[in-house]
Amino acid sequence: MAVRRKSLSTGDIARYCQVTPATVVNWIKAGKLEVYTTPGGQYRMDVDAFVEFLEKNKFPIPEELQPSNERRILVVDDDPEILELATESLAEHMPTVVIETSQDGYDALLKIGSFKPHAVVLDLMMPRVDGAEVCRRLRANQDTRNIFIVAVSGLAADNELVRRVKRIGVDAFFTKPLDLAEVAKMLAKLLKVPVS
Amino acid sequence: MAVRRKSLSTGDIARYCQVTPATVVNWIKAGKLEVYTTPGGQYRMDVDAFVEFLEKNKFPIPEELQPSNERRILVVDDDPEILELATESLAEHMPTVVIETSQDGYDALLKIGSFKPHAVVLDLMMPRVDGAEVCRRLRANQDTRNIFIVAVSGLAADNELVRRVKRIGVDAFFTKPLDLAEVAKMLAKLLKVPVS
DNA sequence: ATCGACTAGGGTAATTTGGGGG
DNA sequence: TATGTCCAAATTACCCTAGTCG
Repeated sequence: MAVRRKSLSTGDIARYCQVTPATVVNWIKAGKLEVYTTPGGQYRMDVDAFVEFLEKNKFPIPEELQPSNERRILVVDDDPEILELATESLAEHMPTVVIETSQDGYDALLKIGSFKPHAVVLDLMMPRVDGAEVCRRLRANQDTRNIFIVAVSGLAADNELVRRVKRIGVDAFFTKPLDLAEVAKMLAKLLKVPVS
Repeated sequence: MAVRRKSLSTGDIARYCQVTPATVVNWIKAGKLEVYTTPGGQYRMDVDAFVEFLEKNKFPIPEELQPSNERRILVVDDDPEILELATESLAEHMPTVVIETSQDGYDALLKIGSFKPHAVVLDLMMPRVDGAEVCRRLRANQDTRNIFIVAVSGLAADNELVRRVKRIGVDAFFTKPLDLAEVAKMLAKLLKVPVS
C-alpha cells in the first residue's frame, strides 16, 4: 500500500487501469467511480475505495496497492562510519523495516530505482552529486514522488542549499551531528511503523 | 516509444490467435479465457494469463510477449531531438527490443535501476552529471556491470574525457554526428538480436 | 443436427486531438 | 515554464445479436 498517497487523481487511476484519463472521467460521470472533487474542480478518489473498485471488477491489483507491511529505507551518506552507525540505530529502533545503504549519489539513484524504498535518508553534501537536484528529481518523477525524503546536512538551517531543499519539499530535515533516535522517530511516524 | 502493454483487449487477442474478435468473445463466454471487464463493459486480459493460456493450448508464443527474451535499451541524451531520432531509428532497426529514454543523468540512473536495461546508449556530455563517472559506477556495481555501454560524445576520440571512458571499458564508442545505422548494428551485435 | 468460427449492423466504449485554466 | 488535468468533438475499437458457412 502506498504510504504517502491517500487519494488518486484521474491520471493515477488511468495508469492503474491501463486506460486514458478521459476514459476515467467517463467512468466518473457515469457514476461508476466514487470520487470527490477538490475546490479547483479536480477529481480525487480514495485509495481504499479504488482498491475496492478494482476487486469488484476483478482488475489485477497493482503491487504497491496490495496490503503489505514491508517498509524499505535507503540511507545515503559518504561517510561509511556514519552509515554504519545510522543503519544499526535505525534497525534497532524499527526492527520491521528493511534498510539498505549507499555511499554516494550515483549508487543512491541506482538503488532507489531498484530497491524502491519508501523513505530515503539523504545526506545533501555528496561528492560530485547535487543533493538538492536529487530531491527535485525524485519529486518530479512519477515513480518516486511518493518516497519520503529525510534530508541531512552538516550545514546550518539557513544555508542556501538547505533553503533550496526545503523549497523543494522534503519531509524532514536534520543537521549533523545526527540525533539518530530522533531520525528514527520521524521515519517511524512517516512510515507508520512501530518504534521501539 | 515501445512500451509494453500489460493488458490485452479482445482485438489484441484475436490478432495474436489469428481469429476474429467475435470468436475471442465466444471463448470468453465459454469460460476459456480468464478476463476482467472495464466499468464500460469491455473485456481485458492480463498478459501473463494470456501467455499461460497460449502455453496450455500449445499456441506459438509471440516474441514480444516473452519477457525472458525481452531486450531493453536505455538511450540517454540531453537533446530531445536527438533522443527522438535515435529512438525511432533504433526501434526500426531492432523491432523486438524495448527502448526507453532519459534526458539527463539523474533520470538515467533511476531508470537503469528500475528498467534494468541490457544496454545503455550514453551521451557523455550530460549537464551536471559526469558521464565517465556513471560508466565507472555501472562497471563497479554488481547489479549493473553486465550492462553494455555504448558511449557517445561530440568530442574527438583523443580527448581526455574520452580516453578516461575508454580506460573504464565501454563496449563501443561513437562520435557525433551519430551514424544511427552503425549504432543499431553495434547494439544488435552486443545484444544478439536480429537487425533489419 | 450440432458445433465452432465468421459476417454484418446498430449501439456503446475508449482513444485521440486540441484548447484552456490552475 | 512545465506538468497534469478538464472538457469537447471526432475517430477508432469494441460488444451484442442474429444469421451464415463448413
